[in-house]
Amino acid sequence: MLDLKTIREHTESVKEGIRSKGEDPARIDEILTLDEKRRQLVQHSESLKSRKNTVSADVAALKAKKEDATALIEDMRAVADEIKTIDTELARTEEMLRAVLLTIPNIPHPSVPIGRGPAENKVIAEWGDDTPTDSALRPHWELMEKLKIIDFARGTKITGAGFPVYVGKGARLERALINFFLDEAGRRGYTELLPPLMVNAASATGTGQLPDKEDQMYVVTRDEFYLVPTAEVPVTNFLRDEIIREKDLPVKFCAYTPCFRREAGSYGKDVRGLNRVHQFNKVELVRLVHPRHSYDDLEEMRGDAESLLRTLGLRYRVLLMCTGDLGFTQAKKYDLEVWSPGQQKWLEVSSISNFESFQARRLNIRFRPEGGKTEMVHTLNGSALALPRVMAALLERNQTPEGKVVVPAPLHRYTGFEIIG
RNA sequence: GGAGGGUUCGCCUAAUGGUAUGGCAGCAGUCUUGAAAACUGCCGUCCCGCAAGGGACGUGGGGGUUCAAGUCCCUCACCCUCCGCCA
Repeated sequence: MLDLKTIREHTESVKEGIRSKGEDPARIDEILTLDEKRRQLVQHSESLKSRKNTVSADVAALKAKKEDATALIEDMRAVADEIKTIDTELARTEEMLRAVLLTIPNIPHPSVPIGRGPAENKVIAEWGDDTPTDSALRPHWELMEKLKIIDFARGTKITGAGFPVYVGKGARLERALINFFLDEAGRRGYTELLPPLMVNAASATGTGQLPDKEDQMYVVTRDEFYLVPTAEVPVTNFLRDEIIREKDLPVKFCAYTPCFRREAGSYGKDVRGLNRVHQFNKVELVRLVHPRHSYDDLEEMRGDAESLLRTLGLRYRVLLMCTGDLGFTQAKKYDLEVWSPGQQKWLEVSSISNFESFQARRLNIRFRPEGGKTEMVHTLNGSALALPRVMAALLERNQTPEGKVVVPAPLHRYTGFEIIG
């Protein structure tokens, strides 16, 4: 949610930002009209209330002296009615205003390249090298089937397509990666949370999944809960409606959760093996920071995620996403893509974003500067990392000609074995 | 799922339907070589304003009765106790 004051005072640049995301800025005018109306109603209502409060105090004083107050009370009856009418109109106006505001996307940071889609994202860094081309290089789905470490067929039987079962050393390797990622985040100062896997509507609205991304989440209708599509939702909501002391900033959280995604509308595209599944594991980083240096934090978080890929020895590249490829809530975003040698293509394993105050305003998370007025924090998050595609790349890159898989050395203490097969 | 009790500032606590009290903690200051103590001020949120200041809201959420609601009524959420069920 954007700041009304900003919309009011910098209307043109806000519109420009929305246009650069490929959306229609017309609703901004609608907001300005509603806001104007709202402010008039507030002013009118508050002045009547002020009068009412004064007179009510007079009534109390008269009654205390056992004197007659019926004339005042008669007057106030009409005023009370008028206030009720205005407040009803005000509530309606504010509701409409909020409804429109919730559909306005965040505006991009000036450093974000203008563009319409994936083709205009910029590759800004690459690390590692390709494995030697080998005609026998198998994609991960062949390896996992041969080694019996990930079972899609039985997952489909138990639940449905896209719900893999990790088996034996596969399960152990998955758990090793989770623990490795969490330990690294802990070393870098992130406090670990193990949050609920279902959230209520208020939480999903706070981080921007509702109202318009509802069809991407699994819904428990009976209790009105949503299965988390990412740990970002419960973790960022941890401090919802709270005011943080400035000296407690920055707040840094990491969390492992399974993530549940319906992936509606993506059937048939890149869904082979672990490329796209409905339930997967992920370790997420979240920061709540002082607005002054949130872009430094963004770079730091990118470093946090990159170091994991380096330690695992996986080839990857960093993309700076263009305006058209930014999500609804994001002001600036990097994607990390790992190289899949068995498929000969790049796979997204991390997305690191700065939301500035956009989420904080929805979530009402503020801090109090030394001796000043409360201010919205900036929120950031980043995957470090999403596991399935890391698993895919890791299996493919470390396979032997016989179809075994060598476990990277940094994981040995977590797996307890060095080779699969 | 059933019955009962509860929710007031970060914590504790007061308020015959008459406009939210006091303490602790915290922050700033006075005093002090320093600290403690003592004392003074600040100490829920928001809006308008450069400021001085002014105003509104605020007793778990929402609604109602009333000139006026922490207080009365309805409703929802959460917490506690007991019963039932249960890993």
